[in-house]
Amino acid sequence: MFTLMESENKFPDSLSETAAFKGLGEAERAQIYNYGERRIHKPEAVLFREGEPALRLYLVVEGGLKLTKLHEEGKETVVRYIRPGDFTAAAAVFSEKKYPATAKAVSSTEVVSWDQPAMWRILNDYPRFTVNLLQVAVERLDEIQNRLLELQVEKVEQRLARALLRLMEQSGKRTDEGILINFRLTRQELADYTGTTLYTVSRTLSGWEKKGWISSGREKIVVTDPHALVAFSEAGS
Amino acid sequence: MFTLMESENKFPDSLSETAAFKGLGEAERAQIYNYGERRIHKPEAVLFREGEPALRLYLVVEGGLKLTKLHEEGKETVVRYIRPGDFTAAAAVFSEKKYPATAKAVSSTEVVSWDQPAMWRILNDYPRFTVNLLQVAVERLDEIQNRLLELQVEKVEQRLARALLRLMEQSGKRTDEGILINFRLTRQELADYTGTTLYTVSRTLSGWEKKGWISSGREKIVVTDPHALVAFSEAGS
DNA sequence: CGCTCTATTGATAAACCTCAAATACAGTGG
DNA sequence: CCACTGTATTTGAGGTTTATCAATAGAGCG
Repeated sequence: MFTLMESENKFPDSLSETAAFKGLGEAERAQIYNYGERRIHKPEAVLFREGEPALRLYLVVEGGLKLTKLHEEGKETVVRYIRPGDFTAAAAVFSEKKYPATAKAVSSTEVVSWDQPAMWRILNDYPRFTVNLLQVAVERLDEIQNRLLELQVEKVEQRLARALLRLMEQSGKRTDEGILINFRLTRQELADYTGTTLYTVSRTLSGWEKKGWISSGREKIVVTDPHALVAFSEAGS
Repeated sequence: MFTLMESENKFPDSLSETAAFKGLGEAERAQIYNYGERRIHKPEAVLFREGEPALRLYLVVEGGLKLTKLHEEGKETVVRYIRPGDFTAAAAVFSEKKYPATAKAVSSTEVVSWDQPAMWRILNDYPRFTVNLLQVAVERLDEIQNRLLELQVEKVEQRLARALLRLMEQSGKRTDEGILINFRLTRQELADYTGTTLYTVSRTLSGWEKKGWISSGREKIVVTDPHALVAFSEAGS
C-alpha cells in the first residue's frame, strides 16, 4: 500500500542508547519504531498546537523542537527544547487530554510519532516502554522544578548563563571559534526561555561579548569561553 | 510477625476515586495498598530529604506534605503542596535516583509508602498502576509548566492571588468567616511558593485585608472574598 | 537597493528587594 | 493566670534590578 508505515524503516542507531528504548531488545525496538510514522518537518513548522486534542506522541530523531506556552496578551514562554532521543506530548497517551504546549521545529527535524491506537498497543505489549515513558516524565519534572527554583532565586544574568550552557550542551556544535548553538535563536526566544526581555538579553550578551565569553550574531550564538560562563552561572557575579 | 505490613489494612474509601487507583478493581486496590506501609507523621516531620537515595514512593492519605527545594545560601522554594490522593517521589521507582526535593508534613499526615521491591512487584503485576503513575507525572508536569509560565509573565501580586486560590482549592475549609487554608502557613512559606520575599507578601496581604478580600493572622489565612481574588488573579489589576 | 526583521543602546520608570526597627502573637513554665 | 521568650508580622526608607519606551543601526533577502 501507500502509507508511510508500510515500508519497514530501519531503527536509527542513534536512538539505541536513549532513555526511550532502554531495556528493550533490538527486535522490540524495531517493532515499536515501526508502529510509528516517520516524518521530516521543515524549520518553523508547527507539529502541534497548545489546546488541540493530544492525539500523537512524538519522538525526535534528528533536529529539534521548541516547546512554547502562551499567556494572555501574546506573551509566550519557551518551556523546553526537545532534542534527538527525547519524547514529547506524553499527555497524548491519555485520551481527552489537550496538548499543553505548542511544538515548532527549530531546524529541519525528523520525528517518529504514534497515534493513540498504536500507543495503547505498545503500552500493552511492551510494559518496559511504559516504564521508560514514566522515567522520561519524572526526569522532565525534575528539570522543570530546577528551572522553577532558578527562576525564583537567581537574577537574570545568572539564568541567562545557565540557559546558554544548557543549550550548548544539548545542541552545541564544535567550531574553530568555540561551541555554536546549532539552530536559529533570537534574543527574543532566549528572553522567553529565561523569563526576561529581549532588551536585557541583548545588553547582557553584549557585555559578555566584550569580555570574550561569547561571540554572537543575528540569530546565532557561539560560546567561546564555556569555563567562564560556568563559573558565572554558579557564582552569579 | 511484627511488621506494620502484617495487619491487613482496609483500603480507604477516600482514595477510591483518585487518579492513583483509577481503572483498578477493588481487590487489586486492596492488594496494592497492602504492599505498602501505613504511617502517620506529626506536623513538621520530614519524610525524605533532597539528595538522599530515593527508596520509597509515597501516597498521601490524609493531611498534606510540603515539597521544597534548596538553593545555595539557604534560599528555598516550595515546589508543591501534596494533598490526599497524590503521589510523590515517583523518582523512587528508578534505582539510583535521589529525591529531588524535601518532603515535610504540614499537619498530621497519614501516608502509604512502598519500597523498591514492592514497587517493582506492583509495576509488574498491575500495568494499569504504571499507567496511572505516568498520568500523575504528566499532570504534575503540566502544572509546573503553568507555574513556570506564570512566574515568567505575571507580577508578584498576581502570582500571590493565584497561589492563595490554589491553596484554598486544595486545602480549604469552610468557616463562617470564609474559606480557611487549613494548615499553618507563614508569610515566608508563601513567599517561597510564589518566588518573592516575606516583606512583599506581608504588604500585599495587608492591602487585601483592608479591601476585605482576606482575613489573616499569625500563620493563618482566610479567604473572605474568593470572587474578588479570582478576578484579580486573571486581570492583574 | 530597498524592505523587513533583528539587535543595540540610552533614558526613564516601575517593581521589588534589602535592611532596620517596632509590634503582635503563641506557647511555656512558673 | 501571667510574665517571658522566641517567632512571625508589619511598616518605612532607600537602593537595585529589570522592564519599558524610543530611536537607531545592522543583516539578510528578494
